[in-house]
Amino acid sequence: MTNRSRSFRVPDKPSLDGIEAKWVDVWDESGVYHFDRAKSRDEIFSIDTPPPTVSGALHIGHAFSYTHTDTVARFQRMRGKSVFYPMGWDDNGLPTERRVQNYYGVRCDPSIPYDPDFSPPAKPDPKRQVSISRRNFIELCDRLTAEDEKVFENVWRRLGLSVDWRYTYATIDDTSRAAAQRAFLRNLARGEAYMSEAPTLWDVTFRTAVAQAELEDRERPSAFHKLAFHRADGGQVHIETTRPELLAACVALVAHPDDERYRDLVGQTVRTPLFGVEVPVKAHHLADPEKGSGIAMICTFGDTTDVTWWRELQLETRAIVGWDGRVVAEPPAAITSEEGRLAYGRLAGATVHTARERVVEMLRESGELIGDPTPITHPVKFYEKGDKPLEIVTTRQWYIRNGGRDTDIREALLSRGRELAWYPGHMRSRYEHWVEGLNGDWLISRQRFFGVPFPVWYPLDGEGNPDYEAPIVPYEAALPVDPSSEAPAGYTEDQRGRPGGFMGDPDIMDTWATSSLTPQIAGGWERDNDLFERVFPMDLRPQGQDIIRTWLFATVVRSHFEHGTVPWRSTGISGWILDPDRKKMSKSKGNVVTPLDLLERYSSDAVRYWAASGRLGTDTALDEGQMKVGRRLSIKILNASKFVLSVAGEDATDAPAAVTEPLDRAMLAALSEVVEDATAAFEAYDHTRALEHTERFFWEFCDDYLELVKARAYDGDATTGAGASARAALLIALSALQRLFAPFLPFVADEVWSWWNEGSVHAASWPDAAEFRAAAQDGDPAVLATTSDVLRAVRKAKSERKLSMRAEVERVVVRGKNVRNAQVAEGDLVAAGRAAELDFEITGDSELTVDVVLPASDA
RNA sequence: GGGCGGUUAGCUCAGUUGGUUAGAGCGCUACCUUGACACGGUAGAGGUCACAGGUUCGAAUCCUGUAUCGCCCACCA
Repeated sequence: MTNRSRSFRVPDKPSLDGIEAKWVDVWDESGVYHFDRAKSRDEIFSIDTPPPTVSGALHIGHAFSYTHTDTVARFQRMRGKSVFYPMGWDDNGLPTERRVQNYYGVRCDPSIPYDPDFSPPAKPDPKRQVSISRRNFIELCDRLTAEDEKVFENVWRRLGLSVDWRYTYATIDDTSRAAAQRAFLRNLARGEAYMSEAPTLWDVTFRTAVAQAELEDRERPSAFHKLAFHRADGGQVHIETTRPELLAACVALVAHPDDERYRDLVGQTVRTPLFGVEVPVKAHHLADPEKGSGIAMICTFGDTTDVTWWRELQLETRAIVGWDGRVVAEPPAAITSEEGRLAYGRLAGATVHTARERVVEMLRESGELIGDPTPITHPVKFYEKGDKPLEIVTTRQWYIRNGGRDTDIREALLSRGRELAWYPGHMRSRYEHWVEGLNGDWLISRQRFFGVPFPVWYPLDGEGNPDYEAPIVPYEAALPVDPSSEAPAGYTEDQRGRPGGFMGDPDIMDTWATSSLTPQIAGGWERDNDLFERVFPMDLRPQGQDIIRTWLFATVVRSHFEHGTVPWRSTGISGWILDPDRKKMSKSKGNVVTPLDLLERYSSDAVRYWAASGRLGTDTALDEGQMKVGRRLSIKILNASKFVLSVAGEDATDAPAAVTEPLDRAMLAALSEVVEDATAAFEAYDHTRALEHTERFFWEFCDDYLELVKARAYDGDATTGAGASARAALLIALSALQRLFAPFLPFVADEVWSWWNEGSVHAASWPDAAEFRAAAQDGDPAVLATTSDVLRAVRKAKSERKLSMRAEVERVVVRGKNVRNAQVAEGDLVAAGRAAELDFEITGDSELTVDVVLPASDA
């Protein structure tokens, strides 16, 4: 209650117009959101901000979840914490590559040399993309993402995020690349990262491997084809398949060991149709007697079950689908017959789709297709960003262990998940189910261009073949490195690709391999260890529920290996934004509303109000009605503040008057309860509850308390007495309310705060319930509640008679038990209700009843 | 097939460990230009808390089952 200026600047007509531009600049200049790194760990609240993908426009969903985090940041700051609230940009990976291709009309061809004078076509032609070198391509990626980041930052500022903009990073910048490479090299040195040649889920459009976490199922039409295999005894055995085009890749048939029908056949061989290849018949428990004919063909590789069978039954490899999704030219060696090789020749070079048609045609001709194919619909695995079904191709890839193959690592990671505090709590089960369901390690290499390269070279032997078993790695001090343009220590660039020389690893890391290190990147790991020790492990990881299996899990994995700890204490999971029809918003449906438009129409605080009314983990509909409510609330705060300051402002001295009146004390007692509740709610990451309770109190404060004390506050003695009590209470409450709203409505809160205080409300201290309890003395909230009830009854009577609220009342009679016992503020009620007379009748009834006698109407 | 979450007024949602007549806002209706606020205010109508059982003096709240919606996972021949 000190340092108040008496020269108030309360505008005549307060307004929200231009409020964002004004305060964004003020905050930027004052540095009110600056992180104070001199503070010790326990005085710091650190946030592992999600770096949004910089591949176009921000989505209203971003505004939603980032607002949640911002309310927490502001609360913690007001509680006295130094808040580490950085911002990152996720700019590597496929979304950026795709955007650059379309935006500039180019495509990357790594075989083309760098052209330092290249400039992109003036008018991009999507059908004729210009081929450019990898380095030129990456330059364009850098250029475009830099522009996008500026746009993003402006929206964030306008939304009022209290980020410290001195702490930003991009997942492709030198710092991030160095961190990603360093972490990888340490994983490699400890045996947590390894290279393996294995069947890999492969996207034929992007021509890259994809990880289990990036898969999704889509329903696709298909058909069962019944094929005749030939038994040694001249008989046939029929199998059903949805992938007849893989017949040439068939390496075995498989039936369940208990299946009587095929028991004799197991251990024998059969010949494939068309190609005449002899394949064994095997037994395996995964073969389902209920499916198809109960016996299946195993191909290398039609689906992940094939991979399991191939591995567990130790079958041959007979791959026919190449990296481009087409049937490879050379037939498998096992196809020896002339007819078989001829049939294969008709498939070589064809897409999977065409190959299927041709195989079916040939099977029809040969009579080995039994009946017509039966159409079905079944789920097929897709890369979540891809358009064609995944194939399984054997390739050499880098992996990081994640418990998918080691039970001890799995247990350790499950235990890390239990160390974390989850908000809401049930989100933990998503983490646990994902970890428990892993069926392989984390594939981190991608055959793409814009990303963090693997910091690894391979020596070439005398014939120019790489020795993958003896990778050459750089010193950490040299990071980041680009092995495709830099030579390893001890070699010169002219030895690249030569026998006895070296080759760089051509791949880049999956984007999650970098973003799984955001706490380390933002926190200055191995770059600014003083900072890192002050912020890590971080307090909060806010994020979406859809990326628990990717971002959250991967971050836990990296932190577990590198630091032996969880990366944060808590994680807050935001829900989806649904459009008003309760469907998930998506760009493809064209129902995305841009945040800027809404910020302009309703004000930033109004949009934040809508966002803050959505709880963590709960899907929330985009509701412009809520934004209207937020706008109305903001305007109400302007006007109520104006009123309080104009009526009570002159009493705002260093020595405020004592609050003596029961009604005033009652209001302050109720306020202390609200403060207590809002504080507890914020501490439990329940920002919605904090807002609801503050808001409810504020409306009652305006509707009832302000009306009741208005007359008393206007009149009364200047420095003592009932009037001074009202004015002191009004100022105390106003100060508290402005601070309670500050995390939610930062613009309007600082606006009204600035009318009568020095400094920003966002640097002010969070209200302390004890302070208000002390001011309230023995105040009983029931006095305010009861008096308000009577006032409401008076209003109701006037409203029913269709009278103005100014209408005079002849007499009000309040009946009930103990009604006189200081439960009703008599004088205030008479003034606010314009009652000539107020009487009490004590009855045995615990229920309160009110009679309002109005003048007889003229009519 | 397994799991997680939801189902409360026309709409969007609260309802804190079970405790009187279930709350708010929007929308709707009526009224009021009252000296903070017409970018207002006051009041009103509107709900068998998805359904069926059960526990209990008492259930929107706890238990069982069903329906339904959303999401996730699964070895999808």
